[in-house]
Amino acid sequence: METYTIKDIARELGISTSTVSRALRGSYEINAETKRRVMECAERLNYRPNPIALSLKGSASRAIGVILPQIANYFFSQAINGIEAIAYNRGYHVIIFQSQESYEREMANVQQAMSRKVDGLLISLSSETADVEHLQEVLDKNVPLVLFDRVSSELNVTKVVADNFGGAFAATEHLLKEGRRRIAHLTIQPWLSITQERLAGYRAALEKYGVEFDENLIRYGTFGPDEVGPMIDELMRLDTPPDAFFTASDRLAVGCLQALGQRDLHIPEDVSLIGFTNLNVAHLLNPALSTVVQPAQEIGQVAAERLIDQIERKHRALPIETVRIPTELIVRSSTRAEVVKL
Amino acid sequence: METYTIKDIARELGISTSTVSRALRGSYEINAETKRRVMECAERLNYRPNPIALSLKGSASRAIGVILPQIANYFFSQAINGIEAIAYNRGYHVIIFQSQESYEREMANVQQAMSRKVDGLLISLSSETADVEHLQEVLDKNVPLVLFDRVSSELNVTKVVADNFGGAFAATEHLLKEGRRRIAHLTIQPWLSITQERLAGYRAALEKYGVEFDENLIRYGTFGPDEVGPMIDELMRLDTPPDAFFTASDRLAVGCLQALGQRDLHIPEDVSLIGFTNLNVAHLLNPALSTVVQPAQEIGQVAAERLIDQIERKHRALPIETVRIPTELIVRSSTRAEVVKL
DNA sequence: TTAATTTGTGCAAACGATGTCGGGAACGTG
DNA sequence: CACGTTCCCGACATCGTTTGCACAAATTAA
Repeated sequence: METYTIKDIARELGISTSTVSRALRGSYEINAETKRRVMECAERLNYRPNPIALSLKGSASRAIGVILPQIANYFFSQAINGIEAIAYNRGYHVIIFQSQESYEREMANVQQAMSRKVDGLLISLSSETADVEHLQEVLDKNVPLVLFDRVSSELNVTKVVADNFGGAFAATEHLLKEGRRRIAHLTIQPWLSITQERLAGYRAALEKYGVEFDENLIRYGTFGPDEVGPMIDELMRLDTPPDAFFTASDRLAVGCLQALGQRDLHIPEDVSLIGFTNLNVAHLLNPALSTVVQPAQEIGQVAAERLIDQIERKHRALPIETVRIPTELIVRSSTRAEVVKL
Repeated sequence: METYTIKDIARELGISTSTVSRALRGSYEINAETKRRVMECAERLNYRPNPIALSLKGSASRAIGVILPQIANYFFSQAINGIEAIAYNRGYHVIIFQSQESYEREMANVQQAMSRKVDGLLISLSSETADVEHLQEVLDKNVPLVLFDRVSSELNVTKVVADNFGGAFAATEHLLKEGRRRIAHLTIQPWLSITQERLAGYRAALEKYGVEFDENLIRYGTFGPDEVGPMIDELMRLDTPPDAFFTASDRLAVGCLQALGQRDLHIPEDVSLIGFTNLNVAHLLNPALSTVVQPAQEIGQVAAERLIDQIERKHRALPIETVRIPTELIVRSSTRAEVVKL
């Protein structure tokens, strides 16, 4: 299976490459018979246009770039799944870049993606990213851009996110209804949009139930495997220690589960635990983990759809909006204290 | 931050593009002073060579293609992590393609990767792939190729795999030592190399302990979420039903855990369960899941290293070999029957 | 002094495709 | 008959870079 070019077809048919090119893309100024012969020949040789040459010419590369912090993360890998499905259906290829939560690498990724002439860019910001000038430059070059999950309010672009506020509100409200009053919130870097939204949902729920907000119960960080335990110890030493934990990521929820177990704190008797994730085995953990489900795949799908819409209807500016995908509260035994056993 | 070309540098310095090109790549036939000026100018303009143009010329694209069945799979996403880390260090970019377990898509992916002029290809076969002619063509075009995890014996290339035989042997031996004699083996498509190797390890262990191999205890398939239950029912209806389950994938192990629970079969009292995976929360499941750990990240790293070695020392043929990464048996409560309680 | 070599540089082709011209043939119109 | 149209199609430049070859100037050898 050799790889043939437009020249081969031209030579075979004794016509010029321009004619072949035009025939292939069905230009009206080519004789129907010639067109037929070119098509037939292309078919026979299994001709495929060279995407590299196309990109060089500056036309569409039919590839979209995806830049995200980490592939090895359930949320992101699911999101990619959604992105890829849509892209494939609409004839695009996906080039994936990992920023590894590094601002430097994110910038390098953007550069790379641009020089590889992607038709559009889908980005979830690294946790180090505070400045978004590198993305503004993308916009200035008129390359469509859609942010998902980790977005920045400084960029006037389409964004696709989970309903972080609603999800956090529901989780907190659920804990409050179960009688918890000292709800610790373990979350990630404070400057990320998702962090702020979730915190806002948490506070709104507290307010609704007349529970005072206590700064001491909020912990930010990139908790490594060995950092969760000490942080819990610290919290439990408070004058009035927490009776529930609401975590903002799957990694954190699992870390808590483990750390609490090691400290002989029983869930949900001693403390409740609820995550914010869509970990696929949450229901099989011990105890089964209550959680707020983020529809990762759907977020990816919607983001990809919006991006491709923008790419294809480039002339007419599409409305810029923030799409908020609903989250769902799933209650399992980690927050279901039958009775307050004292 | 405009994007400058070699022409801009040439114009700026009043020299020809060829000179700039040669100066940039440090050709010996360029005056040192000219070189210096070119370098300085390139630095100042933040010049970056256009990878598209380079690829078109047929020279190195400094990109490697990775084709695998599914990104949203813990094993593969970890492997990508390893691949990306190595590639990044050695100055390569990674373009990821998903075959979605489809032979058609795998072929399309190979085509795409080739036409995007990747410098090398890293592949884990789709479960539908029986014929490997499309990969033979890659080799014929002299593009370096390394297979990992799901490999084919029909291809004479470097392969990187987990020690499937050893892992399966260890898992089976462990169950036998625990007194189990009717060990069901739930596995994936029979024609995959990993399936065969694991089955061989299983059989070898049985043989060592003088336990007869029973075809009825082996089940192959792409078990969807609703298929595991019925299959277990079927097994439990055998004259002598299984007293242990050894599954060949993480998805299967989790499926079993759930299905067994629903059927009120207790683990490990009624039946033992051991997986073959490196699911990161295996120890937090209920019960904690015994498992054979596959070092996914390491497999990815080694595969990427081998590939890049081949790309860079292309002239001298490197030895073709199969690298087998050791697996590790981890015993947890899902196989630890304190006593045979009757 | 003349010829040969070395050194540094530019010209032009090439990679694969597209798009802008412009031209030849066939036809219609005045 | 001369001219304007229309219909098809080919020559050529272009995208950014590399590379073989030519060529001038400077240096060395004879």
